[in-house]
Amino acid sequence: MAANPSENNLNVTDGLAASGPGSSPQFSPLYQQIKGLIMQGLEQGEWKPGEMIPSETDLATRFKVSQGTVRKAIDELSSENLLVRRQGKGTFVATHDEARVQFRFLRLMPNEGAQTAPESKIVECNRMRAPSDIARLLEAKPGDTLVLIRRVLSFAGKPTILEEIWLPGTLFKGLTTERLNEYKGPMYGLFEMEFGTKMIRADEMIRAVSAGDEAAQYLAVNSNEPVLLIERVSFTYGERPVEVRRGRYLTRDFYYSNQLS
Amino acid sequence: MAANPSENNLNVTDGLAASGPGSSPQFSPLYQQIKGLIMQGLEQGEWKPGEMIPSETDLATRFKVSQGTVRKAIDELSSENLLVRRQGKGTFVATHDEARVQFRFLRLMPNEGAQTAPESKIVECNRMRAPSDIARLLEAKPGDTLVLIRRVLSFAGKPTILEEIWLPGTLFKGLTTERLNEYKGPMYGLFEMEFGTKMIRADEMIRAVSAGDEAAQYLAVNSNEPVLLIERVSFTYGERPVEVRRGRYLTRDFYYSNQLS
DNA sequence: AAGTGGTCTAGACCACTTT
DNA sequence: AAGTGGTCTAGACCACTTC
Repeated sequence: MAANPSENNLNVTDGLAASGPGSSPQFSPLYQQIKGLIMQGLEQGEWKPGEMIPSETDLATRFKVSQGTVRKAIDELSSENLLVRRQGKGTFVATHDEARVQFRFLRLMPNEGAQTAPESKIVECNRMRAPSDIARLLEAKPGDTLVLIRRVLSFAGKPTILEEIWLPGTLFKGLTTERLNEYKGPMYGLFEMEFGTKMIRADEMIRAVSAGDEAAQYLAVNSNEPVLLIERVSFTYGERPVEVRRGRYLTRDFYYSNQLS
Repeated sequence: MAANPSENNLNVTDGLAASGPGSSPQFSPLYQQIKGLIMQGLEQGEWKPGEMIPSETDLATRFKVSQGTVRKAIDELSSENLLVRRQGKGTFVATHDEARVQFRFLRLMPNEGAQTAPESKIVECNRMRAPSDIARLLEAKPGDTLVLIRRVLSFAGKPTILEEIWLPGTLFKGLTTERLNEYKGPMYGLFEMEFGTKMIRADEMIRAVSAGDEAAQYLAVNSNEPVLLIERVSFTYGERPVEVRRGRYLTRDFYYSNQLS
């Protein structure tokens, strides 16, 4: 009844709570606002990757809306892969340390058989000034400090991908070759565990090009071998870009798998 | 009250209607069954692409469930792009003759500027016996009759894609070069309008290869030019494959765009 | 037994479109 | 004004997990 008990940092404003369904033109639907508040909690680290968020009924009383409204908010976040529901257990913050997720962000499949986890060999990990093209993609200033990682991914011992990864230097202080080599599992898992940066979406531009001299060396092919050139920009909450990747993929024994629907 | 008035062909069975929520272990949730019944109506052509399906309240009374249950069924079909909701108007069967849809199935973007509609030039349209690899993908017998279409797609006058398309001969009787040339818009629009075959999903395998002599000629490049090789299998209702496409894409001025989430 | 998400209902009201 | 989908509520019961 009283305004804003403020026993938590996710209180609904009076204007929001008091407004009935669709009362004022400038207000979005209640469940969208609830969704925004939950997303804010995720972004601010109130609930960390892998942790359980409060139950639907808890959130409903906290936000002073019905359980059905919270449910619809969680439904959308869940369909956007930010949350994962588990019947009987609770709702959890999505994490990159699950086989299901890795499959979504590494879509190279062998011509025959099932996908296996690649080995990653770090070739380089250095700090440098941002080249202007990368800076633009990361919405950074040219000259800002970036981390540049270069690595080779091998499947069953066969080097298949050479990729360069640029990260904002401010977010990834203390990232070294050793840290990268110690961590087993996908790099995005390391990013969210150790650096609190959660990748939630990415755009890719895919082209066919010749390998070129350098990739040819690392991948042990001729420099005119056709390879997939995949440029990826990854985003965290709020559509903020946090990573640029440029990879060259051999596709004699593998293919990039995509589903259209 | 009485059983099965059968004034329509989408009646709920007694077993289904009589069973309360989650009554029997072998029964799936009510809304899933409703979804199945609606899908059946779509598949059997009760409502054709572009047409409006009955309102939620109509369907609710027809199936003897609450409006909310119908709503949840339609929600899922809508998120699978089989139906399109339009507030105030109704719910419509999705069609391939919409810009939004075409974008989903032709993901080539220019390096600069916005996507434009390509011109399609049919190079060949013939009936032939199914090669064994294509037959396998189409779940047909090797030796069955297929339609083979070969065409070049050009953007702003520049030939960019050479593709081969195989279709089951039985479904596409009377498909000729003239018909293909007459029809403006995406080929999938023609398929659903004239041949009653609605494509709803596709799997793609993407590789980088050399153009080869033939593609080099049609696309006016050297035969060792790297191109994207995109092999696509398209499916209609019930996961039945209805098309195999194999395209070679030039990617000097374009890229294949993909979103990971 | 208690707590969680999952399903289903019935009714109210809103926003948009067409008549 | 009438019809459509969109939102919100309150309550019931089910299925799954844990204690």
